[in-house]
Amino acid sequence: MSEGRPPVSASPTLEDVARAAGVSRATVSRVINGVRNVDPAIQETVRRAVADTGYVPNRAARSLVTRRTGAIALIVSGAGTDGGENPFHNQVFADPFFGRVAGGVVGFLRPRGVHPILMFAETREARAQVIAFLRQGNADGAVLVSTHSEDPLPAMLVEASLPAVLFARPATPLPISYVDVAHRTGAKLAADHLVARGRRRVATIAGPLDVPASQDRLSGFRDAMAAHGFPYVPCVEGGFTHQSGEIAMERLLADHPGVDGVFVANDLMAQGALQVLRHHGRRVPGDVAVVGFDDSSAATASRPPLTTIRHPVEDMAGEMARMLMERVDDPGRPVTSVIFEPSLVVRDSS
Amino acid sequence: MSEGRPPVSASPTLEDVARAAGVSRATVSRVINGVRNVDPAIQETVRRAVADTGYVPNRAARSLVTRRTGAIALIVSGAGTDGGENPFHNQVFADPFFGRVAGGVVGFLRPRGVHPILMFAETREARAQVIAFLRQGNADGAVLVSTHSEDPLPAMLVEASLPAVLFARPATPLPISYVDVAHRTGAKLAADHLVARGRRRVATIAGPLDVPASQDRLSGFRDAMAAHGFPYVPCVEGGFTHQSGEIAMERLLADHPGVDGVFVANDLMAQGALQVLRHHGRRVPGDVAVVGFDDSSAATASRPPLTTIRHPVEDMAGEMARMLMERVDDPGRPVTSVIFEPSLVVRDSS
DNA sequence: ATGAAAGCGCTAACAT
DNA sequence: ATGTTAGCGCTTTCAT
Repeated sequence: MSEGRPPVSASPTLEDVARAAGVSRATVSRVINGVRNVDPAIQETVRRAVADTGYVPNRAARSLVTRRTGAIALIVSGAGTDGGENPFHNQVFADPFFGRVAGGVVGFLRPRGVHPILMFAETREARAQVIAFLRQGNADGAVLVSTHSEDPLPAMLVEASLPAVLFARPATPLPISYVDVAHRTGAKLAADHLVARGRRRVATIAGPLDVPASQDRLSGFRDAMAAHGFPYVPCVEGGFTHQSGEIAMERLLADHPGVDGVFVANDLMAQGALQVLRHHGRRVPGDVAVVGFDDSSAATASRPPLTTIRHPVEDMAGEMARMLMERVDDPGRPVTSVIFEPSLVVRDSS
Repeated sequence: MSEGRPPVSASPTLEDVARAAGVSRATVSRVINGVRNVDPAIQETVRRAVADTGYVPNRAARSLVTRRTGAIALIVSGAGTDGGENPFHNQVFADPFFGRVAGGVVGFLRPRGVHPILMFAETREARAQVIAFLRQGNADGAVLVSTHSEDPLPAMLVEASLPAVLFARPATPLPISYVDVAHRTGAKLAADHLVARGRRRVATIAGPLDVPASQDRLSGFRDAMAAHGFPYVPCVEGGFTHQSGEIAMERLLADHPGVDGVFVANDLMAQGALQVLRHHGRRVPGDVAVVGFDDSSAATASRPPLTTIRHPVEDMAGEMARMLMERVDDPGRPVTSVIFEPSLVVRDSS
């Protein structure tokens, strides 16, 4: 029995691998980091030693010298309910949408060994913490998805010149990168579809008009309808919630009883609209055709299942992560935005 | 202009603070870490120096010596769709439930300066990565929420003796801590409520019977009904999805047309059941009373809004985080579990 | 192409 | 009660 053997539990260090391979720490470091100028034979030896010892780099040590953490912040910047012991008891993060974004982000990052740190920025204090966290270099950058339009965090990120990418164009123009979907194109798909289905008295339920996405969906829809010869499209503003969809549909029905087609700015509101229509004895799609937006889980849960405009959320989130890493690697890069094309998913509601 | 001034951008180190306060690094470290044996006057001086310099500890450096990271893994161990470039395009994380768990976890951790790293463990490879990540000490422990009953990750965590706490009791007994809700009590609340509402032909739609939660809800419901003098309760097994709820309700209606009350093991299925009932012309709650479970967003989105059993998900998640940190601080602690009491939320479906 | 050695910022003996 | 010092594991000049 050799007695010098270190305990198995302690994970091996570079030093251990170097000894096993009969080379120096520096050489091992080079092959691990893929730096050229290493003899292929030695590379092979080192690789075997790494495998034998089960070596894995210590992130803290590496981070200390490289000033890179291999982590990014995944920030959900929600509408804030200040105060209270536990500020998360609101449903801020209870939207399935965030899960899809998270999935897309992880899908890109994980193969690259980068990990997302989940953060919520719903209060002034929380935002300050997030900024401090990033400034300290505890994460290399941030991807951000906001739930409301007056979110001050994007501006704070720019101000602190921290690498960041947004999901969706900010309400106020800002020198910051983002991914988004072509809302106007999506709205046009809905308009074309409704017209193709023979609808002539078409209305729309818009999202909150202070958010750019809602504005674009509305104006895109109106423009497309106008191009089809319907210059006037009645509109009721909703709040993206199920209930606001119900209320809006009631209003629409009261003001325009003859309506035979509705474009609703998101699926949740469309689901509400569907219920109101049924309640009023209107058959869908027989009497009224309905088209939603997002292709969320609400679209398939609705009765009838909802024809809707599909957001490639996961792809967009993956691209957002890619753009961030690009920026982290080269902070000098110009700000860019990538716009994704939506598609029409036809189900039974139209 | 003094020329020796360091660039403002470089964040100050312990050394800088020590110099500013006229003490040694060690002393500064002591006051920052709240170690006693420091003269109050000096403490004050140091604190001021910290404030003046804007010092914040470097996590990597600290982590390197303490072997603690100040981060934990928040693992979603989902049903796996192996293969494919992007394994997250399934709806694994698109359940609002996970958002609530995340909120509860962050609510506890954030005030303590601990950050959750979001990880998915949906494939064999991903699970191996998660284990490796933890073994390397890149996180101090893990909280885990599984989406299916045969998840091998809990056993792997135990095997590697990594600090971990589960959300929900594992299907196979395992020496691991967890939080859970008293499913049987919740089911009893539903039974008592239905009986109090005068229902005499009560049935139930269960969840998948290989998961402990479903079993407990079913047996708890049956026992409670038996105590009320209803020894036989028809049951159809569902899969916790909206659609499986529809199918189950169809079956129930076909086999037991006289049913006047249904306890459904989760809200999503209950929502589906509601639609089927309406489709068959049964009034809810007039003809059939329905009680769900979870108090998820589906409960309020349903028409009529669902009477349901409320899970204190955020509190449970917070407790899960607390238990983990306790274990991280003292790995010797015995395994424990904490069971939360559910409550009945009466809405319009019963 | 490889090795020696310095040092990233911090904590924790150990010494005083 | 405070200071001195030795690393934690890694990358990266700088020699060779």
